[in-house]
Amino acid sequence: MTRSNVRGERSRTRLLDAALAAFATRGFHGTSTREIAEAAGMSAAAAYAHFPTKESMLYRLSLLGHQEALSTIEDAMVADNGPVEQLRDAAAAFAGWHARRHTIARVVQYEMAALTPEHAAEIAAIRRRTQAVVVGLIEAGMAAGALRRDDAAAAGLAVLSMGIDIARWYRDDGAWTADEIGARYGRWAVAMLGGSVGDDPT
Amino acid sequence: MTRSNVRGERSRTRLLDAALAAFATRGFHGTSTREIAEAAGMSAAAAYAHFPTKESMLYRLSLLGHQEALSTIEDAMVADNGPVEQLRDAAAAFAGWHARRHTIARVVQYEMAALTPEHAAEIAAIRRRTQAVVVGLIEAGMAAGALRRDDAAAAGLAVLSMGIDIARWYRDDGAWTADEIGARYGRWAVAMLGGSVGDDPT
DNA sequence: GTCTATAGTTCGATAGAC
DNA sequence: GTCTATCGAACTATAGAC
Repeated sequence: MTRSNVRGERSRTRLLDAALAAFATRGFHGTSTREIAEAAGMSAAAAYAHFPTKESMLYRLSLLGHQEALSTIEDAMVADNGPVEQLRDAAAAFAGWHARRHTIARVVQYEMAALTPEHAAEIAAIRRRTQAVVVGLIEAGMAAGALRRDDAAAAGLAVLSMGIDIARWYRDDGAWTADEIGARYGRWAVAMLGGSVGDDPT
Repeated sequence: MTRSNVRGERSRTRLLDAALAAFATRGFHGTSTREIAEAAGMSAAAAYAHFPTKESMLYRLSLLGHQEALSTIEDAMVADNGPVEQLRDAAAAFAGWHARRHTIARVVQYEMAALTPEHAAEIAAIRRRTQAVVVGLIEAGMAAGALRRDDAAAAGLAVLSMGIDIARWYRDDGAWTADEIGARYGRWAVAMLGGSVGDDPT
C-alpha cells in the first residue's frame, strides 16, 4: 500500500462503481467493457490493468455484496432477545439492506449465473450461511413454541424471498424509506409464522 | 389458418420453446439468435421468417406469460368466500404458478428490461392489473376488519414478492411440489396480515 | 420456409508506445 | 497506468438461391 498506487486504487474504485451501475441496470451480458471503462473515464484497454476479465469485476462486486448482506444480518442479531425478536430483527435488516443497497443487491441476486463455476461456488457458500442463520432462528422459535410448527426451510426461504425481491422493484424516489420497509418486513416475517413480539398480539 | 402454414406454426412454436429455455437460463442478452435457431432445428436465417427480431420473441413470451399469470389469479378468485379466503386463494395460485411455470416465470419477471419501450409499456399495464387485484383484496379485508390495518399497497407488493421470487430458486427436482408451495404461501399471505381462515386460528 | 453466404457492427481482450 | 490501434471472434440481421 505505497503512495504510488493511490491513483491505481482510485481508478479501480471508479471502474467497480461504473460496472456496478451498468450491471444493475442492463445486466452483465447487456454491458460492454467499453461502457464500463468510459463511465470510469478511461479507455477500455486501461481497464485491463485493473481487472483481467469482465467477469472478475462481477465477481468482486458479488463477493462484496454477499458479504455485506450477511454481515448486516449478523449485526442485527447481536441483541439476543430470543429467537422471535431475533428473527424480526434479522428479516428487517435483510429487507432494509435490499432497499438501501438495491443497486448492488440487484447484482448480488440476479447476476450469479454469469460467474465462473469456481466463483459461483464460493459465493454459494456465503448464501448458504445466510440461509442457515434465518432457518436456524425459525427452528429455534418453533422449538420454543413461539412460532407455529411448519417447514422451517421453506419458511426461511419465503422470508428471504420477500427481502430479495425488494431489489427488483425498489426505487430511491419511491414512497417508502429503507428503514420503513425493514420494520414492516420484520413484523410480517414474524406474523407469517404465527409469532408475536411486543405490541403485536396478532 | 390454412393447411399450408401448419409447418410454419410448428417451426414458430419450436423457436419460442427454444427461446424460452435459453432466456430463462442465460438471459436475453446472454442468448444468441444462433443458439435459439439451432435448438429449434433450423438455421439462424430461417428464424427470421417467423420473428423479425430477437426482441419480438421475448415480447411474445413475456406477453403470454403475463397474461397466464393474471388469468391464474383471476380464476382462483371465482369462488367468492370473502376477501380473506380470496386473498389466500389468489396468493396460492400466484405462488403455485411461479413454481409450476418457473421457466416462463423467470423470463416474465427478470427480462422485462430487454423489451422495447413500447412493448414494456404494454406489459406494465398487465402487471398493474395483477397488482390491483391483490391490493384490492387486501383493502377489502382491512375494511371488513378481517385483516390488520397496514399499508395495503406495500402488503400487496410483499405478497406478490414472495411468489415472484419462487421463479428465481425453484427447481423441478426440489423437495416441494408447486401445489404444496401454493398452499403454504396462501396461508402465509393471510397470516402475515393478521387474518385467519378455516382451521387457522393464528 | 429454409438454406448458404455474408454484410456490417460490436464484442472481449491484447500489443506496443509512452 | 493509460493510450491508440487492432486482432479474431461473435453478434443481429439481410441477400438471394431454391
